[in-house]
Amino acid sequence: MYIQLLYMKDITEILKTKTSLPLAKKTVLNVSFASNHFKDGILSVLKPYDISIEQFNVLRILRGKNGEPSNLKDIQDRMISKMSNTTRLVDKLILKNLVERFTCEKNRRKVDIYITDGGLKLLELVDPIIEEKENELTNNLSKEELETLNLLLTKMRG
Amino acid sequence: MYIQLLYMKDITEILKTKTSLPLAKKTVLNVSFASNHFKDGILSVLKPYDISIEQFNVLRILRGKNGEPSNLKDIQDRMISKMSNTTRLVDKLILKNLVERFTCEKNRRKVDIYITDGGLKLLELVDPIIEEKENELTNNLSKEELETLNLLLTKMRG
DNA sequence: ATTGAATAATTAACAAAAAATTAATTGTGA
DNA sequence: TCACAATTAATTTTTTGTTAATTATTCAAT
Repeated sequence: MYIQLLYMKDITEILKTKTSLPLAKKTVLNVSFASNHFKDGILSVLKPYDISIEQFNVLRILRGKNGEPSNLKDIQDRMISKMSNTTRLVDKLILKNLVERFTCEKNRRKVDIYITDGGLKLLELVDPIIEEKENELTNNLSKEELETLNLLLTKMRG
Repeated sequence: MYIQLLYMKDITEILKTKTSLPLAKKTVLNVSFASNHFKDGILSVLKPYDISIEQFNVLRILRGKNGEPSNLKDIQDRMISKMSNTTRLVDKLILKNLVERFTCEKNRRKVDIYITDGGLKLLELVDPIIEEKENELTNNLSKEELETLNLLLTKMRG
């Protein structure tokens, strides 16, 4: 594959390092840099709606259940964040009336968490704007290049 | 380029999503995932030395000045993190006697920050172990694949 | 039934990141 | 040159994230 780089800053220019970096180190830096860039972009979209990335993720997980309740363990399993934090995240979402929480009757250790109509409405509003931003953030690469990038990242984690 | 994927989990498997994701969204997720993975790895190396990734970065930037002082703006410019945080990072490093801080006489809004001998020694100790970990984290890809990955990430940020 | 282990969630204490504020300096026009 | 707005630098405050310890419930074995 041939990748045309017209005039793009190498990571070493951004970091203002004199010497060239080992390939592994360079990769770690480039990946972190890209990840931060993405995060900033997504955050800028969510900001006007007063919702954090993690809160947004919880809402999407709950919507995915189509009316079925979710418990904290469920939510936590498909997030990077920690259990304790998920409790607080849900607390915040309850304050905003985006979700509701009840103790589960079948197993009283658990809690049932539902997304409210307000939560669903917010998602409908934000989803397309997020998608637009994601496209914007990746639009310097062609479809083929993006596919290669995804393959490489997948292979890298082994 | 042909990339051989034997039995690797796609990001959709990890996230347990039923539907396949748009390419842009998938890319954002894969990059974030890789970045977190790297971060965890590096952190595990630094942990025994009671130093955070950001603190480690500040020390390396200061070493790069070869005895010249740095001010917070300098440091912040080549870090991903925010200014406010850099103040506190330096506070922590001062407590550990790894750096020193004085107000700059030329421009009294600024501060001069120096790395101490203790700071330099710590870096010498940790550097090779970090490099080893970086190699380990990327060793599922060949040299050519890593080069392609870096090119794609560079091109992506435009 | 009673105890011990396992599970689910919460709370509290500590660390990091983001936002807002304060303080110092510089540049500009009367 | 003096007043003052704009800019820059740094710090403080607020919010969010992490880790560890705690509470409550269930399950399983004796």
